[in-house]
Amino acid sequence: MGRSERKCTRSPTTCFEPAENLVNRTNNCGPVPRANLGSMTTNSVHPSKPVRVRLAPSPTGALHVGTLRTAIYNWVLARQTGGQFLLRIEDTDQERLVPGSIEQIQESLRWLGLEWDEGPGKDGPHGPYIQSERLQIYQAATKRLLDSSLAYECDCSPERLTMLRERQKAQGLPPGYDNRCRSRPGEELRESRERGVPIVVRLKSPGHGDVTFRDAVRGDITFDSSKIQDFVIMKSDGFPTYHLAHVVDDHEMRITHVLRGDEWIPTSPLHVLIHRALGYEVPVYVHLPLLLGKDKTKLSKRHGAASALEYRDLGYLPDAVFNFLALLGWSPGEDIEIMSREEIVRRFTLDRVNDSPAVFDSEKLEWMNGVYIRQMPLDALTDDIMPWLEKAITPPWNRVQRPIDRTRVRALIPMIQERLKRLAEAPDLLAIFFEEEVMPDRNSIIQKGMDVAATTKALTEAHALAKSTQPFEPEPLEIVFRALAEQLGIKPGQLFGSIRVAITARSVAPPLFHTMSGLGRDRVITRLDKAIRTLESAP
RNA sequence: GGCCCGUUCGUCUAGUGGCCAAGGACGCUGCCCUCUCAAGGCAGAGAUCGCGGGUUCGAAUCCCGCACGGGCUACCA
Repeated sequence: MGRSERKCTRSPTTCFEPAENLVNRTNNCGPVPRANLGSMTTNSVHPSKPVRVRLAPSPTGALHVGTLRTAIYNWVLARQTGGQFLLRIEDTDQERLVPGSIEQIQESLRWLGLEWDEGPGKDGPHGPYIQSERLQIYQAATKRLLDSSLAYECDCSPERLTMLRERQKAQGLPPGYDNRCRSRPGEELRESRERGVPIVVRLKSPGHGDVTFRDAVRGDITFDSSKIQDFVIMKSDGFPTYHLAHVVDDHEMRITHVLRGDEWIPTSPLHVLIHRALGYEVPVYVHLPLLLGKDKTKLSKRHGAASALEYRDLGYLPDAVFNFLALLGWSPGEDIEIMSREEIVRRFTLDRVNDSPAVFDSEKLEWMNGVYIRQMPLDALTDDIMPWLEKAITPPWNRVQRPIDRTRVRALIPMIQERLKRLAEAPDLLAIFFEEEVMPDRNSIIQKGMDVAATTKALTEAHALAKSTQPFEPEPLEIVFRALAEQLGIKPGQLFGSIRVAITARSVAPPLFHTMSGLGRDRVITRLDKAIRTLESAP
């Protein structure tokens, strides 16, 4: 786990390029060890002061569960240290915008209970929090870079760039920009601009030396600057690239810790370069391991549900999803898994964030969701289940009068609570209590070791008892029906099984006598009656 | 191709040089409970700690090499 830097190249000492100050200032070969984690004191990478962290999704569609996990860690860190959690929308790619994304992102976060302290819909001192509304800020930063010759304009066409890359590839060279415009005279660019040729701005890469940055999860990571191209920071449409925009914003918004996915590690040195060029302090990076699907490739729609709201719509509880996601890439270091938000906030440390990718195991999520459902107080569960019933349209729900009788539902829920894994299953589990009529399969009514005659007799007796038993409650019912089984000389299971199928048309249901009282005497009698007639009719 | 990151039961993980012939959880199997299903209890199968070298009295833990997997290599983020 803890690793210090693994690569150290000496920085040349003489160079007068303007970009020189972008190279590591010191001969940065001294490893900075990542936390001495034995005791939680000294070197820990975990922040002790209030952090300012942010979630910076692009409005290109649904909020991915991976992003959701990043959001959780952000939120936890902010809550734990008394800092702030910001939401910032990174919409610098105008072509990929998907209408409604921002609302969906907000809804996802709210569903999980991750309120942001600053962001869209919640103004703060560093707004606006949508990048397309901050264009002047990026343009000003770009101008500063241009004025100090740390960046330059480039009018190379996409066609030329593509050709260049293809040629380099064909020659087995690493693809990259050839710095053609780095030293072009200003007049040429002016001329291009007048002709309406699209112009971008590129940052000058130092071209030599190392760039090192600190990652809270992996220790120091060093890159060889000579591999870094003069990359684009301002696009020809006047929008900044992600690289420029997020660096400027993170600085303007006083971000202390940048939590993001693993896939950003290779471009991190670019970000460090921009920080240096602009004279900003570099934040602490926290690169989180990827979330994978069952096939061990990056989790995506292909793997089934991948967006936050889909999990809500599948009937998962926010607390369970929060708990589950928090554990994907982090562990408290003890053998405990079920933890409240408060407990996670209390125990979370960056030191214990994993560095290897995790497979999203939906079976375990399902189990955990069941644990949370079982822990819920009756009224809270009822509140959560009611909307699912109200919106259910499959039979029998399409015929049940609205609003649905909450008192009745509340009385039935104890019967399904420990059988429920997801809220979405509630309508199906409760359906037997709302069906006006059931159509039990003739053969299913007849239990193992029984025949038509014996079953008919048993149900006829049961029918009589159902009429007479007072009160129609689980305990008295159980007493008389057990006695009936004995009197009939059959096993309780045989009797109960027949009755179960007769009154529910299912072989699986909550305990029989609870089911019966939940159904009510009238319905039980009617259904028993119908089952007997079914048995008597020709096979 | 180049650069980067990773590698402990099927999966999530514990492990920070001796307490590890590797612990917990999900899943799986069996048993118990039991009117079915769940829930619960108990038991079990399941990891030569990716491979090979080294350091050390001692390595899952430290070092080196390799293999494999993934990511990046855009005027996308």
